[in-house]
Amino acid sequence: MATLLNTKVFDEVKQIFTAYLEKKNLRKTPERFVILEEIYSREGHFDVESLYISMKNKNYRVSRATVYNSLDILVECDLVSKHQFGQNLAQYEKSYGFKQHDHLICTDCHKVLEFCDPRIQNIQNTVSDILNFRVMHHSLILYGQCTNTKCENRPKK
Amino acid sequence: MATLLNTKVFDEVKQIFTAYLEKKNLRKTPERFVILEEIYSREGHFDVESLYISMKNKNYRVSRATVYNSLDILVECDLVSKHQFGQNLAQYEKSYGFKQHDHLICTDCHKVLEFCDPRIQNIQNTVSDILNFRVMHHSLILYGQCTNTKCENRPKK
DNA sequence: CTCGGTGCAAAGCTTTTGCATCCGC
DNA sequence: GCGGATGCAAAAGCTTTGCACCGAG
Repeated sequence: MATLLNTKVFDEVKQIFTAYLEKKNLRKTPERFVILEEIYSREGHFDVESLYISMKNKNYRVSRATVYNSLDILVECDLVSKHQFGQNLAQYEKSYGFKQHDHLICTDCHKVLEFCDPRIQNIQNTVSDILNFRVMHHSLILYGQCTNTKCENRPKK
Repeated sequence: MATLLNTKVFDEVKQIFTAYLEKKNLRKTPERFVILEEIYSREGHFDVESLYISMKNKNYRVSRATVYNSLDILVECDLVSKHQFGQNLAQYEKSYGFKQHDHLICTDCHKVLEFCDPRIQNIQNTVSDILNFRVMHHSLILYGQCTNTKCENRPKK
């Protein structure tokens, strides 16, 4: 069931990517599709290095440069989203077929949670109107502390 | 008038900083106060390098390491806020006595505008309640395109 | 007098770039 | 075959670290 859904999602994603590459006159190289596949088989956030390493472990012959290049394109066509969660390490995430969401980061244990709130859309609309902007997307990150038992390492430092 | 206000703000800021340093048993070094002063005499966003350079130009003897160190402390005690606007270059901004605001970035000309919307507070409250989090602060960035004449360099790349 | 803080330079890490080679079109 | 894309390694850019010295408490 989950596998079926994922396959369906992935087929759609491949089509979208193919169409985008054609529209932009970019080449449909095998590397680009392998990277797309690897990303959509992952759960949650990841950084460039871990993506690169896991492809190396599967004996794909890719370079970091190509991973960066492909990620840029995938972000451009909205199949992947890029986040800057504080530290200087970009985090990525597949974004097609998954509910849009924002992030909540625990400043103690650095865990990242997700949440959805439709009211952000209202804010975007208001700002678009008042400031004469065409808002395409947003990044909302809430920083705080877990108040439940999940967060063990509270007073670490 | 503006000068008076700034002096008043700066006096308060110095007191807060002093109290924080004492509370945390950190030393009240001249470097830390000079850096605080330089930050509060600036308008808008800045990065570490430009802060460092302008202090060098004033013939202060500071090192980048000290600038980074002091900024960390100032962020901790909420006198300065740190932003990661996409690129891997942290941007800072004084934050005491100025209205809290969020940012709007033009993806074409990379201009950064500011806006306020009280509804973000509601979202923070809801998330705090539902997810059992104590939200301390947030970062909301809207990405889009100017639709007015201000943005000249639209189809640059 | 102690030991936290500083300046300086080197090291670390992520990302970008240069170049020869490869291969999609 | 042309020119974009790749792999590799070197370079670049921001930030952190190591160490000897300085100076706040």
